[in-house]
Amino acid sequence: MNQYIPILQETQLFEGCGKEDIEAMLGCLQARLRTYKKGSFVLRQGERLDKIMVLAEGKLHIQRDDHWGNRSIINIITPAEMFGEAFAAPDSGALLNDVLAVEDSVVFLFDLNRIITVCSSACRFHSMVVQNLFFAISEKNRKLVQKLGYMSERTTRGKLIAYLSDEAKRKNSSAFSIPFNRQQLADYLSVDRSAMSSELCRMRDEGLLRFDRNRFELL
Amino acid sequence: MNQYIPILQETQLFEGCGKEDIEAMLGCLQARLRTYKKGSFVLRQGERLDKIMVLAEGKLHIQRDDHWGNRSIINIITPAEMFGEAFAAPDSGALLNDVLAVEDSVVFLFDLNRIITVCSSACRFHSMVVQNLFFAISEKNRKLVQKLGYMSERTTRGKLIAYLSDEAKRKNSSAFSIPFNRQQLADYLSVDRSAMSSELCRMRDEGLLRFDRNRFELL
DNA sequence: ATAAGTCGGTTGTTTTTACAACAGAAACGG
DNA sequence: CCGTTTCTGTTGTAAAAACAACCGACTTAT
Repeated sequence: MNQYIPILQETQLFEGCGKEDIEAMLGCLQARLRTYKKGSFVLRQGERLDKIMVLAEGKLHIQRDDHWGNRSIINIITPAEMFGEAFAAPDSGALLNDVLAVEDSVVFLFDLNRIITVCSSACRFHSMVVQNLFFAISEKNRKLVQKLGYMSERTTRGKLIAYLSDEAKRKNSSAFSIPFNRQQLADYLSVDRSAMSSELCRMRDEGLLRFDRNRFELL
Repeated sequence: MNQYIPILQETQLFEGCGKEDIEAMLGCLQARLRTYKKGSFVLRQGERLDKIMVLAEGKLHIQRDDHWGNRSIINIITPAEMFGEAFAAPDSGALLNDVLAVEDSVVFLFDLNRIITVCSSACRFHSMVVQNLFFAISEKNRKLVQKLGYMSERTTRGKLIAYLSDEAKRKNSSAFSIPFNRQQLADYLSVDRSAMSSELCRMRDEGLLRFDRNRFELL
């Protein structure tokens, strides 16, 4: 287990903790390690979960099958990423997606109750882990709310305006760069790239904004 | 402040706590009470926050203005609802939305650090509040992820299939009721009601599903 | 230097959606 | 029971988006 401590140091959950502290906490948090062969399921739709999971090695797909069997990939998990944290709470209900190992993989399991029930002062960093967990899920929450705000606009233009307005607010300037190229932005907003590209140019022609590559200016 | 303890009992944050326990914790959590006149802002876009807020009385609108001044209402807060929790973490950045009191309102403010830094065993229920906070934000997270899953489908049919498939999974049956009427479902999925209605009927005619009012069966 | 690949913009066609307007069925209140 | 309101489905039209295909500018590797 100790061989993966450097990986754990890179996770949000153990941010700010030293190697020795993590090593000490592993026992206190009742960490478990599981290995999965390529092609096997880490979690199945319908299961219940009370663990927070961290990928130590390998690669996972979070994927969903609809009622008629059509599959789509929701997310790709790479080492040091945490998953399952939103479903570990007691009344979370059953999982709605599968988690599949697409490479031979190794996963850490942390018991949620062990984490949020702070133990005696034996491990100094335990309360930091609680905070890290809260911050991580809170950050995820913010990102989800923002994206949902953009996606709930009906038109491509509406989505672009919502997204670009937020970026301008975040950067506190009407001129700013975005971390996406066109295809990535289109994927993020769930629209067609070429349609989005046309819409951007139409907005430019109407004098709403200027842009060059990934640099934008709202007018 | 004590007059609002019954309201706090109804909140997710203090679920499972008795009146006396809440009263005891108010001091330990450094709770503050603020009043806002109708029409005044509780929070402004661009501000930073380190408090978790609970509406004790009145009504709030969470609203956004885009770069060109178009306003839209994101959410309506009613008494006993918590808000701001996702932005209270240290590196959350500035708020992107305004929170406006649309009635004379009273708001509880709880210092986040006071909550997640568990104090001495003086208040027995403090750790329960930490857990409640985690469960609340984790539940919100699940709901957001699910909705985002539906909304990221490009077509109305795709959104319906994603939503209805999840409901069937949750109810563990291909026949189930949904908690929405047509207009509410359309609003939830961010599509036009009549277009959605037509699409549902088309899917029915293709033999994908059956429905009657808010009762559905996937085939 | 050239060939291959990436990126962003453009165009035309087809599909899908929004919108508006209406009609029948069900629910409700007096 | 009747009139009113709410809910749902239907239709036609206009608007918007998806899709596919292509182009030129630029980058990168050999």
